[in-house]
Amino acid sequence: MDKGRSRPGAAAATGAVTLSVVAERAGVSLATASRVLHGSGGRAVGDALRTRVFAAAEELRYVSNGPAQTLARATSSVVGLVVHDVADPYFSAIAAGAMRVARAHDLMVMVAATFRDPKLELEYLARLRAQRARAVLLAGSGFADPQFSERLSAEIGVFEQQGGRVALIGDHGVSADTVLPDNRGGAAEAVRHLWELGHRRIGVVAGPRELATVAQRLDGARAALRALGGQLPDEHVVEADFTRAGGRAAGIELLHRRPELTAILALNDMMAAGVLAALREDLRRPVPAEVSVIGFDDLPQAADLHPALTTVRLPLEEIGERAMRLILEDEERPEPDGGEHRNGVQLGGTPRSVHVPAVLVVRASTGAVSA
Amino acid sequence: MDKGRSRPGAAAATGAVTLSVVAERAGVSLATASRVLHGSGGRAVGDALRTRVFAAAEELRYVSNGPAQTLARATSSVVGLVVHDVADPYFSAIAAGAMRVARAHDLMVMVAATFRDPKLELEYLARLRAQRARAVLLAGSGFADPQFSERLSAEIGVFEQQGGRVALIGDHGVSADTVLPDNRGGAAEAVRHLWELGHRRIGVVAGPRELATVAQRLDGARAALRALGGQLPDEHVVEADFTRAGGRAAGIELLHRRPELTAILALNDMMAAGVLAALREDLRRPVPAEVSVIGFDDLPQAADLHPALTTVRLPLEEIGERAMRLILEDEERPEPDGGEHRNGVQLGGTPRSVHVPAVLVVRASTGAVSA
DNA sequence: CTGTTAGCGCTTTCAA
DNA sequence: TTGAAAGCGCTAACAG
Repeated sequence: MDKGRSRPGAAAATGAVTLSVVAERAGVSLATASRVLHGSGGRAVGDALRTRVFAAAEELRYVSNGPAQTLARATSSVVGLVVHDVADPYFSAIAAGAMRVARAHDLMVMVAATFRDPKLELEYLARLRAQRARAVLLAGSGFADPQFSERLSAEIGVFEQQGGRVALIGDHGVSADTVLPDNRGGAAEAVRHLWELGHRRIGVVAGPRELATVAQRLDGARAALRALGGQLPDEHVVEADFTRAGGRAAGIELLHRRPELTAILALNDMMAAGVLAALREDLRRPVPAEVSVIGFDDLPQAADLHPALTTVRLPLEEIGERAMRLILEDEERPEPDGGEHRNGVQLGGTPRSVHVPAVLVVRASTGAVSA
Repeated sequence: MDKGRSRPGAAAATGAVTLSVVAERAGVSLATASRVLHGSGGRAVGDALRTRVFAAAEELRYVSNGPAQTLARATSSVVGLVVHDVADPYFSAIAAGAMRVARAHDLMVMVAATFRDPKLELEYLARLRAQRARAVLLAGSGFADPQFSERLSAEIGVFEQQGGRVALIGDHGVSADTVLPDNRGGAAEAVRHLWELGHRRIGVVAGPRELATVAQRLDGARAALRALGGQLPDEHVVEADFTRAGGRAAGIELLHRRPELTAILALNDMMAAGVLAALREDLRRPVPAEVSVIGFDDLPQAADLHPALTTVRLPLEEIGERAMRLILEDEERPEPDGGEHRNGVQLGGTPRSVHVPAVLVVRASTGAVSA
């Protein structure tokens, strides 16, 4: 147990201030130091020693070695958050909500961006498992690919078996705790709004159909239109990147192909911004006088678009919060009495799902059909 | 060394797949398994064993225990990123750039949001140190508070002493590697642009002056105006939150107080969006016919504002990238021969700084003064 | 209430 | 090449 004779391992003797240095300085045992500094209960340890330990720790600017703690405790204080792209306002809003909750639980957050690459999603999940993240939140939209879903399922399975919790936002085609934004219902509402304004020839500017979010919104729009007695032929749908640029290109193409359309539903606000730009700068068609535009998400900037965007609001920050709470708190979990146990971890409890409604926000980009 | 008899510590016997399980399955020693799976050089270990180890690892879905690895190696594969607010596009753009670089280095990123609370900045820095982050990037603007700077300096000092690298974005009043956006020069350019358009009565909508970014931009504007023969009296400056709402309120107040102003410089695009909203919805003054508005940052949404915002562009993603490269790569470091060493860590090498120019982007929100 | 001690899972000498 | 074994810094029985 003598110091200064280290060989294997790494740093040491270098002056790293470890718990035992603190203990020594305070004249107490390692265990005592550990108890006062990280003692879970707060119980035990007399005042005299406690004070000395705190003092020593303070002087030495001691901070515990997180990895060592994680190793010893077999539980970490970090959670993972996997998104498609942090610079995308949709995800950064979700991230903000999720991080707020993590902060309330005193947890650090590891953020990973997949740039919509399913492979990376799997890879990051594994790395988060390697880091012993206590929980991970998959915020990206799922991919409509059964083979991928299966691998995701497997990866989630081993993560949970290892004691980690997983929550998803949106349908990923796997069974786990999920927060489900009402994509279908929201799109249906958007369509109904247009219909009531007299629009009958409606086009849709969509993102890649592999994204579950896109598929659901498209589905909701189509179903609603049909229920209303209208229809959404395939030529009325143009698919492009789920971005502003994609929206602009798709908007141009759509109106080029079907100039008679009187309204366009963009499947997210970024695309809607692109459609508005196309209408204004490329096509020179007044909105909403000649064509109405409606978006989805209600990003903060939607109200600043010109004209102010009518859209379907999703409470993004709240969605992030709910999802994080799902894995960090157990309030919403049904009684776990029936669940099987294995390795001390409850498995197979019915996955919970939280439904989040979407609400229509009418602004200035939609109007009654004129011609 | 016999298994299945654990007592202290934690998980084990539970079926956790550890390196030694893999080794056993492959019929090799722990050391060998470690070498093939994480061997730095790639050297050593015969083909036969190597293959068996890989196979075993695959079957067992083994992933190494990151914390254990970090503990043993005394170096981690995570970097920290401290921002004010992930939902703020300014920071999410920086974060995107930084994360791209981290990804290229195969590092995970821990993101912390301080919500502009200096205390939290210090706290997170300590926690990142506790997590043994290999480097941390402080992306928040500095605070003009010498006492805080001193504490920050100290915290950064111990972090570096521990072997970590630190980089800052913007002036934090401490000596460390820094990426410096040209706030002063950018603001000066903005003012010159307005001046050339004939504006002489210019107002400024500012964020909190404690933020170094705000102070610098304000400074640059004032200096430029003076150099031009004009001036910026205190009553022409209104301070508010560095947000859209703050901009809206400040815009209203400013024009209420000085209706004769013909141009407003908002110290960031979010505030500019608020000013435009105020002008359009509250004050009903046409832009740029009656008053010109210019922003700062050139967020992606600036072009979609109405009218399209003239602003000063900062290459945010690039800034994030440069900063991360500063701490992850050593390309830009001057020859380190003169630096003092301590604990094997180079200390006191002249901090590097990277200057990033700001460029004026003229769009539709500024015009020649009319009256 | 406090100290001893056996690990947590992995890396890295040192010897073979 | 390969293996044995000594830690890395901390936690948590277990005894006192």
